[in-house]
Amino acid sequence: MRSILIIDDHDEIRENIAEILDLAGYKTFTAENGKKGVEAAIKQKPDLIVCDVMMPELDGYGVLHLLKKNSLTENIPFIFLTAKTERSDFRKGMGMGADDYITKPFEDTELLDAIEMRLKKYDILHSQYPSNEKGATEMIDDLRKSGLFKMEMDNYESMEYQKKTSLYSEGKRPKFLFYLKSGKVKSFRLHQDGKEYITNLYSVGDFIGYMPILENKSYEDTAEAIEKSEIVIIPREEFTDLVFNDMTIATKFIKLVSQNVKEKEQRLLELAYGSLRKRVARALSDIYSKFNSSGEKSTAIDISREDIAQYVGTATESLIRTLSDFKTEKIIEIKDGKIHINNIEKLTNLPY
Amino acid sequence: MRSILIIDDHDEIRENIAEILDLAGYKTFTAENGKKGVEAAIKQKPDLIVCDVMMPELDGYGVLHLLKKNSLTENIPFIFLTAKTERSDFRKGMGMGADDYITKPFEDTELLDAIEMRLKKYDILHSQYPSNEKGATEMIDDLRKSGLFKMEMDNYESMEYQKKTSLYSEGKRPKFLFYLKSGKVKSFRLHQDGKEYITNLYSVGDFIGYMPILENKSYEDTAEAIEKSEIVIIPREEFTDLVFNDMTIATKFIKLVSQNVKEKEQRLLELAYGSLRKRVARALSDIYSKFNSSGEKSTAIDISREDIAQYVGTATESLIRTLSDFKTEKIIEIKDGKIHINNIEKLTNLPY
DNA sequence: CGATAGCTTGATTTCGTTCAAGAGAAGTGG
DNA sequence: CCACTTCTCTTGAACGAAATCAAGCTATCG
Repeated sequence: MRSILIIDDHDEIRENIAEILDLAGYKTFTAENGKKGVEAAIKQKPDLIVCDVMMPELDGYGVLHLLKKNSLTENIPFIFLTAKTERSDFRKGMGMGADDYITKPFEDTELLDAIEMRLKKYDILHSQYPSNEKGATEMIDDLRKSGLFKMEMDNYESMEYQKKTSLYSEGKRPKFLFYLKSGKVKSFRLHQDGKEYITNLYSVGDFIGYMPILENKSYEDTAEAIEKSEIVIIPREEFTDLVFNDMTIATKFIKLVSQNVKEKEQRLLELAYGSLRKRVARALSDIYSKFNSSGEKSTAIDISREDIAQYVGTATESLIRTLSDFKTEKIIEIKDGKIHINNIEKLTNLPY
Repeated sequence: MRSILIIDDHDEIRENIAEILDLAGYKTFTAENGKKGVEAAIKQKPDLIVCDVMMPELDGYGVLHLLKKNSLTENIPFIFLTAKTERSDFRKGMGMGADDYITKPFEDTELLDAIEMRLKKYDILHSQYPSNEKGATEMIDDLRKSGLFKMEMDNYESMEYQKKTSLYSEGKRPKFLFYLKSGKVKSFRLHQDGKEYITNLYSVGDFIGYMPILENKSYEDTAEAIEKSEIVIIPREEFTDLVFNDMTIATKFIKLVSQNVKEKEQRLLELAYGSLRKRVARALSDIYSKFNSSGEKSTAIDISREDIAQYVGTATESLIRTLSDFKTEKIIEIKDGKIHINNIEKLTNLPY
């Protein structure tokens, strides 16, 4: 059961709101002034706070300010109640991190709708997403399912991409966001002499190509199907409208992209000083976790040696030699050319 | 002279606003309905648009929607005028990308202030910042100077860091944003065997350590002064308050961090397949442009061979050998141990 | 003035690339 | 369906680039 804290100095209004929310199935706490409100928020850690702006002593802004300072309460959705909507008031409140503004007098449904929407959004945005490429994908996916994201996959064209056909290529301007319904896709950068370095691998459920859309720049890499894939094509505006109009989502994206920087820095470190053995080992576990995420029966890695080599950043022959070594060391097995991992721990904790 | 487009169906109000703005020194265009307003916006490309919400036929939302679709007009600051401030109205407007909301009746100064603020912000946020680390820095710096950024350097402690003292280290939680007043700083990641890989170099005027603050994660790298430096320490909240409360700034950061990903991917590509010669050449020009940005007389690169090597991702001896090669090829010169670049083009366009 | 850290060159070794070639596997077309 | 090409995978041998080890040199600092 969700709990809601109501802060208002008018007894009548406070009790009235509490009653409405009780009826709606929420657990309610009340506080009759700002100071007590802050204390209650810290103590009870409610799922949402409704707070009046105009209060003696510590007003609504003060309450919001204090709550945002405290890491325990900074993320609790916060809805302001205000009598007359003065423009500067509301802007101040939103600027300080309030999530919504409700003008008195208000309809019950108006309040309930606002609360429900905020709670829903909070759930989506505060569930932890893993730090890899999947993170963005899962988040967008959740948003989409929730209905907050207007994108409806079914409204868009779904295309079949044959193996080795490209979704987009370097230098082109991004017009679409891609959603991978089935298959596998790689994105890579080209070196002068024609060698490819694979920067990202995508599997079912991944969104592809959101970075250059966010940046509003041309593609600097090329994406290509590595097996027959079904891909949904979404106009870029649908995506940018969402990200650039909602602070919580934008915030989430800042974090996701920052994590991407870290991941790339880590890869740089390993490429600079790590032995080929280690890099191959890491690549195998990376690829494995990317492509066999959910509990699929098969433990096989099903992409070409060349692609693995290009993900590691080495020659195909060198990769194969390392694979042979791993095979004789019983860390992996090869059946029908497909790689099966026997011992993940051994793979990730190679002594040299 | 800045031009402003006023869209309102009430002749009196429209003319009145135009008059005020004319007096304030703006060039004004007017349109008496939404359709004409959109046409005028595309044709005149004003610096800002003031638009009434309630209009027959095409209302304010429609105008905003159309303008956001068009790449010519999508970035023009947009201020809504509205009679009664209905909560849902305003939220809808802000959600669609309006920059401000003004409630009728309003004071002249209120309108003028809002316009001035938006134009100022627009200037800062739409000037192009280079894609490297400097980009973030310059932006924050501009914001700070403008007064939109509350941070005032003078209010904060300024500390002296001796050579080789660290600002922060891996695993710690970020509490501050650092601003480099003088000196040079490097940030690096540690490899198992103790080798360092330098991920970023910072010089005068750079902000350091904003990424983990944005992410709200611990540091995964270590920052250390490479010469005596003066550094201003800014509490993290000052920074997060700014970024997470203003969509335009948040947007800017998404772009900046995305660019960082690209930069790192590029470095990965080179590290994977580029020859040592090329990597050293690029490192030299990178370091040169980072540390000798403004028209300083000296063309010398003044950091240790070891640090350069760690930026390239190679052994110090190997770096030095490559430097010797460049020296005999007359691409660089070495005086008193300091490296001087003779020929930047030759350095960046090495045949092999 | 000695000591220590940073810079440079030489010799040796190691790891990974490249070239070469064969064995399978998988398309392709008559 | 079979002979054909073509692509992928694999192993061998030779080569080469960069790391490592070693040692001398130079500048800097107490």
